[in-house]
Amino acid sequence: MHNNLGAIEATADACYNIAAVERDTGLSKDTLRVWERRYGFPKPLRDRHDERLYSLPELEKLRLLRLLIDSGHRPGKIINRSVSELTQLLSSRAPAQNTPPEIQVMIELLLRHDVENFRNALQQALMKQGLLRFVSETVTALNHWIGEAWLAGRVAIFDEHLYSEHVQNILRNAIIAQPGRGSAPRVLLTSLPGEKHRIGLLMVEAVLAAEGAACVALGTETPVIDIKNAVPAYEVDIVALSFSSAVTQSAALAGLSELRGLLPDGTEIWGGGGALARTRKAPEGILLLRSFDDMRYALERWRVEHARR
Amino acid sequence: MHNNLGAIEATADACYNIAAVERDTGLSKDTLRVWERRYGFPKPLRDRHDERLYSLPELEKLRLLRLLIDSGHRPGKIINRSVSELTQLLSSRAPAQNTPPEIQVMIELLLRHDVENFRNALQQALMKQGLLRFVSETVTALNHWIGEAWLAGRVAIFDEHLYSEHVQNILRNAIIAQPGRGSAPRVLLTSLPGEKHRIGLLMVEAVLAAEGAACVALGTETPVIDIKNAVPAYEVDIVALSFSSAVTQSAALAGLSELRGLLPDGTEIWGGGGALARTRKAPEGILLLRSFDDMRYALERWRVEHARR
DNA sequence: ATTGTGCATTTGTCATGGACATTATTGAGT
DNA sequence: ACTCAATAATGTCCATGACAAATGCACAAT
Repeated sequence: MHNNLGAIEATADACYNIAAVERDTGLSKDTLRVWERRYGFPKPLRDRHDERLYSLPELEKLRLLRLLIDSGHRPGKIINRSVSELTQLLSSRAPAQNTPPEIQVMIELLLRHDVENFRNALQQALMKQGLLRFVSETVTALNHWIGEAWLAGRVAIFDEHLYSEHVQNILRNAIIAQPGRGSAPRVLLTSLPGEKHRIGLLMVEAVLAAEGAACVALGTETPVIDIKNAVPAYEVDIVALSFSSAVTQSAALAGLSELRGLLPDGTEIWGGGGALARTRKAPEGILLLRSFDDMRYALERWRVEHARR
Repeated sequence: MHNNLGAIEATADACYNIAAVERDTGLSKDTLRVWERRYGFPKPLRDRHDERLYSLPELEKLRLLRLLIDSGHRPGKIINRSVSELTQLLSSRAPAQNTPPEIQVMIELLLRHDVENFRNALQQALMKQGLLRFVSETVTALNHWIGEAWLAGRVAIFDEHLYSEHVQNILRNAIIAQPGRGSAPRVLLTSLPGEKHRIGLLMVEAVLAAEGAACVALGTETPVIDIKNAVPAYEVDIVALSFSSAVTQSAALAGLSELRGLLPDGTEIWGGGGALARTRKAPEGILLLRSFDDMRYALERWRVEHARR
């Protein structure tokens, strides 16, 4: 489909079509074409129908560029540098700041691909700290470090995937193990389309479960309309949305406002996560949560307000 | 961003731009534009810069069309029918075949949005049947039913999301609870970009864990190159990929072949899932698994072949 | 009755180049 | 130092044409 299996080519590795490159780099087709037009890179070969065929080195350089752009560089400044220069740029980023030793140990294990002991270390931290502290300290710190290291190219994608899977396992396990069914308020938890990070969501669920709220977790990427429909179906009091730093602040705020317009006034909307960390003023009718403590206060407030009846 | 908050419009609901519609319907921008050109639907309003503004009814009809096309209808035949006709088409699909009573009970609970009891029913089934039978019977049947019902529009997206989350919780919990660390072979588990369904992957992981294999689970959507890099890093013997029916058979086979070309001969590649169910002949060097029993045999075979050393 | 083959039609993806929205950067004015 | 406007950069959208890939159909062969 997107490569010429069996066809003998002058350059055997020029075999990625534009759709494959979009998938593997996260750069849209439009962006790929406009870069070629403006900056002259990438300059893929063409097949007999004039369709682009990217080579493996091009694809790798594009992935490097993507990383650098995500960490703040501008395309025009770096797109025509050599791969070795780009690699150097990546590694010259500021190293991680002071990380507590327990975190350091876990990171070591992850980088050594020592799956079993990494899992054990997580589990032990959870046991030692309890769910609330585990989430608000250990997982938060790990997330932060992994995000940094990913931008700096120190961890591979698959390391990050593995990390995510294991933290999910631990958190989901801990959530199930919470005593009691959870009572008021009922909170619907999800993210909007485009936001794929599940860990933030699970962290919120863990804290809410620990505080005895009833969670309805819908996973990631629920379209706004479906959230609207889910609210009456599950009779929830609060909709909580998570936005990682992968989304822009404006996109997050627009999504929140759109949802606010669709939900009844009695339903609260809470938003939190990296994308909203620097937001000063919340849109009308939205509660911004900048920390897990914020969330616990908000929960407390809700319960006080709805106690008398 | 994608809606005109505050701006007063003749039709207040014409506020979705093409990117928002792409996200919420899964239809590509190219497809949306070409439908408009060829069939005259959708016919969005334009903003002052001639950019498309889709209305809510259009968006809803597009989602309906998407459902029908996924279940086998052709765009040209149905695109100009009315919403009520389309709804009728959906509901006139073949009803679910004979479902065992326990499954029926769970479905009832899910449709009634009775989160707690649904969870309990799953947990009880797991206890009663053990992990292997729970996966190969109950979860398989539920998946099948939910997939059907989703196509037929009998369950909402949020129901499906909730289902997925709960089954994930149960399976991940069960996997962690497996005794022992797992020994040879080491199996890397993931899916290719575009394949977002996690449950199939977790089912495989559960079965492998129950059989005592060591799993390295990377979650969904790992680019092929990253799989290639992960194989030596985690020293895996086998790469197992899952393809749900949401992917086309040809895309699945192309992905498998591409991966085969990148991995050393000593590393086995296993593929399974709905997309490959009807595939007769596996590509060279790929092992197709059509059932969980197939997988257990394959595991057995691998262990026999690698026993002497 | 089922399976295979070739042809016609349908449908989605890709290409081009221009326009402009959005986001960052720069520079001037409190 | 901070805010705000002007400027530059970057990405998204548009129209239209072309064609690859998927599907359906008619007919032959098992």
